[in-house]
Amino acid sequence: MTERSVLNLKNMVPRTEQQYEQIREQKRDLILQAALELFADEGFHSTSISKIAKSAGISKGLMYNYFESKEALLKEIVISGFIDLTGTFDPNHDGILTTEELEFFINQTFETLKSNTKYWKLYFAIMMQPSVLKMFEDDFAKIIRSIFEMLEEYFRKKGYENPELESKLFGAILDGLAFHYVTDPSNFPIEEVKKTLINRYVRKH
Amino acid sequence: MTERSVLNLKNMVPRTEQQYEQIREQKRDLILQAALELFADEGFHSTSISKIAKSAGISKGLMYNYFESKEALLKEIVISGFIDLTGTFDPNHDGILTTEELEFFINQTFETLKSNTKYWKLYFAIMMQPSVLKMFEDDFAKIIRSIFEMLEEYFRKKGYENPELESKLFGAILDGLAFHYVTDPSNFPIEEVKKTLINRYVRKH
Amino acid sequence: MTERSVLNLKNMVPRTEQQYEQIREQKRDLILQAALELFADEGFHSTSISKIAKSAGISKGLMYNYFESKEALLKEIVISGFIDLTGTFDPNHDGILTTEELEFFINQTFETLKSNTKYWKLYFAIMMQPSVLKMFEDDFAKIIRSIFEMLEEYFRKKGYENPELESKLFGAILDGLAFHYVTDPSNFPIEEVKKTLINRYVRKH
Amino acid sequence: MTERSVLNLKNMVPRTEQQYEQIREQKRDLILQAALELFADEGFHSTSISKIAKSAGISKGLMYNYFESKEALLKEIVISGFIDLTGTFDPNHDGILTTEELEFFINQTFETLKSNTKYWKLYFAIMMQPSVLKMFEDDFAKIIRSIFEMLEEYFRKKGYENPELESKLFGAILDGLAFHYVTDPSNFPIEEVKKTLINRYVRKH
DNA sequence: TATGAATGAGACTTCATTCAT
DNA sequence: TATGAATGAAGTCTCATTCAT
Repeated sequence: MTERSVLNLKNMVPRTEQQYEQIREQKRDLILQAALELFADEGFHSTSISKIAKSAGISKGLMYNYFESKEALLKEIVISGFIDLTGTFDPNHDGILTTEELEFFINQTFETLKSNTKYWKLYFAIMMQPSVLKMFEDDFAKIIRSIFEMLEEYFRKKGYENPELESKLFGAILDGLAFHYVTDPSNFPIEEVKKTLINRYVRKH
Repeated sequence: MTERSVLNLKNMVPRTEQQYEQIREQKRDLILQAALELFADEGFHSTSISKIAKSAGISKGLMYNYFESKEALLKEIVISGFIDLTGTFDPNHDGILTTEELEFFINQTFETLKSNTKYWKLYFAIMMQPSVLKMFEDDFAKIIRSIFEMLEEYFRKKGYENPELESKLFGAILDGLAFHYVTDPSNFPIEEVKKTLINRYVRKH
Repeated sequence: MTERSVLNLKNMVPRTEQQYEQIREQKRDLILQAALELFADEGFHSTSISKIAKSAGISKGLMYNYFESKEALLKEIVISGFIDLTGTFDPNHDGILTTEELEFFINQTFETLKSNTKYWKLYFAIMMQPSVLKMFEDDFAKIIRSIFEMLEEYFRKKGYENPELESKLFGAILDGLAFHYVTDPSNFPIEEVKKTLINRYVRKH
Repeated sequence: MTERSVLNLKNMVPRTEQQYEQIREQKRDLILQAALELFADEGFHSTSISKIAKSAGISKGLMYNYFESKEALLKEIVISGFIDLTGTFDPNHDGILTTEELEFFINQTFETLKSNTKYWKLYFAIMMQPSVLKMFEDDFAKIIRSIFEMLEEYFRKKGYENPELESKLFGAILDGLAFHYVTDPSNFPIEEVKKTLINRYVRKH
C-alpha cells in the first residue's frame, strides 16, 4: 500500500519535454504516412480528415493538434517529398551536372519510384489540378527551372545538337516513365527501362 | 390528338420532332463542353453542378434532364474523349499498324494535344486517381491493351531488339510529352518534339 | 384524363420571376425575424444556425441560400436595424435639430423600445463585445458622431452652459433608460420616464 | 510518515501548508485576472480555455485544478466583481442611505469605472445575454432590489415628488454613463459628468 | 422542357474537458 | 501540483440531388 502510494506520486509528475517531443514526432509521422497513402490512392478531395484519422488510429480532433488544416497537411507532404525527390539532383550543389551525377540521379529517381510510389502518384495528381497546384507553384517552379537549366548545360557540353529541346525531352521521358510505372507498377519493366535510359543519356555520347 | 391540339394553340408553328432532337443535342454539347473545361481547370470535386449550369447558361435542375448525375456527366466526357483520342490509332481497324498509320497517329495525337488540351489534362488527372479511375478501367483497359499489342508487333516487324520494352517506352514517352505540354503549353517546343519523335520512331529504322 | 394532362402541362412551367421574388422576400424576412429573436435572447455565439433554421421552419442549408454566412446574417440585422433606429433623428436631414424634431426622436425611440425590444437588446449586446463590434464600428461611428454633433449644437442654441457635456449626458441617459427597460421591461415605468425626459430636455428651457 | 519522508528527500526544505496555500491563492488570482481581461475584450465564447491558460502562464489542465469549468470561472469572476462593486453602497449595512453614503457610492462607482473598466464591460455584456444571465440572476436580483429600495427611500426623504420613478431614473443614468464610458473611455468627460451627477443628486435638494 | 427553392448528408474545424504521466 | 496529448460533441458551411411549379 505504501509502495503503491509512492509509485503513484512518482507517476504524477508530467512527462519531460523530451518525452512529449518523441510522442509528437511519432504521431506526426503516423499522420503524414496515413495521409500520403490516402491522398495518393483516393485523391485529396475524396480523402476526409475522418478517414485519415481512422487510418492513423487517432481522433479527428487530434489531427489539428499536429496540422493547422487539411491543406497544410497536404502542403507538408507534397513539399517535403518534392525536396527529397529533387535533392538527389546535383547533390554537391555546385550548379553543374556531371555524368556521374546524372547517372546517380536517374538511379535514385527509379529507386524512389519503387520505394515511394505513393508519393509519385500524389505528385502527378497535384500537377494536374490547377486549383490545388496553386498552393505549390512557387515552391516547385524555382527548383524545376534550375534542374532544367543544368540539364540543358549538360547536353550542351555533351555536344547535343539542340540542348534545350533535349533537356525538355529528357524531362518528359522521365516523367512519362514514372507516370506509366505508378499507373500500373506490376506490368512495367522498370529495370530494363532504367538501363535503356542510362544507356541512352549517360553512356552514349 | 386532343392534347396536341391544345399544345398547338400555344405554339402555332410547333417544332418538329427532329427540331426538338437537334435542340436537345446542342444543349447537351453545351453542357459537356462547359463541364470538360471546368473539370480540367478546377478539378472534378472543386467543380459544382451549379458552376457548370451557370457556365452552360442553363439551370441546375435541367442538368439532370440531360445527365443522371455528376458522375455520369464525367463518365460521358472522359469515355467519349478517350475514344476520340484513340480512334486515330489503326484507323482501318485491321489490327495491324503500318508505318504510315503510326505517323498519322503521332500527328493526330499532337494535334489533339493542341486543340483539346483540356481533355488531356482531365485524362491525366483521372489516371492518377484510382478511386475515380475505377469508373473507367474496364472501358480503358481493353483499348489500351490492344494499342500496346499492335505497337509491340510494329516494333517486332521493324526489327527492334526488345519490342515489348520498346512499346512501353514509346507509350511512356508519348504520355510524358503530353504531360509536360499540358502542364505548361507555352514553354514546350511541341513542334520540334513531334519531329524528333517521328524521326526516331517512324523514319529511323 | 385529358384534362389532367393539360393541367399538368400548364403546371410544368417554372414559376415566374415575380413568384420567385416573392418567395425569397418572405423567406428572407422569416429568417431575419427568427435570427433577431434568437440572437437577442441567447446571444450570437449561443445561437446555432440549426436553431435559427428550426425556428424559421426551414433546413439548415437553405439559410445559406439567403445569407452568405452567420456573420453576414448578423450584419444585415444589426445594420439595417441601426439605420431604422437612427433614421428618426433629424428626419428632414438638414443637419439641424429643432425642438420638435428632438421631441419626435425621443418619442420614436421609446416607441421602438417597446415595439422592437429585441433589437435594442441585440444592439447593447453587440456594443459590449469588441470582437463582434469590429464588424460594425465603421457603419456605426459615422452616424453616431453626426448625432452627437447635432445634439451639441442643439444644446448650444438652447443656451446650456456646457453643450458638449450635456450632449454626452443626454446620450448616456437615453441609452441607460433603454438599457434598463430591455433588461426588465415589466418593471420599468417607461411612460413616466419618457415624460420626464421630454420635460427636462424639450420643455424646460 | 513513510510517504512524507520520501517526499522530503526530493525537497529538503518543504513548503509549509501556509506557503502552499499562498501560492495557490496567487495562481488563482492570476487566472481570474487573465480570464476577466479576455472575457471582457473578446467575449466569453470567443475566449478559449487555452488562451486563458496561456495568458496566465499555466497549462490547460491546471486550470481545472482551480476551477471546475469555464462556466464556473466566469461565475466566480462576475459574482465576486459584482459584490465588490455594490459593496460600497450603504457601507455600514444599516439599510439606510445617507447623503454622504450616496456621494461616497457615486465616487466609488466612478473610481471603479476607471480602475476596473474591464469588469464593467463584462458586466454589461452579461446583462444583455439572458441565456448567460440566468446563471447570476438569483445572486444579482436580491442585491439590486435592496439597492433600489434604499434609493427610493432616500429620494422620499429628500422630498422628491415621485421617489420610485426617481430611483429608477437614477439607476438608469448611472448605468448609461458607465455604459458610454466603457464603450469609448477616451472620449468621455468622466470627471465633469461625475460632478454634474453629484451636484444634481447630492447637493441639489 | 425549364426553373431555382429546398433538403440533408457530410465535410472541415474548434474547443471544453479528460487523462496518463 | 502540473503538463499537454487526446477525445468527441457540436458548430459552420457546401453541394449533389429532388421537387413543386
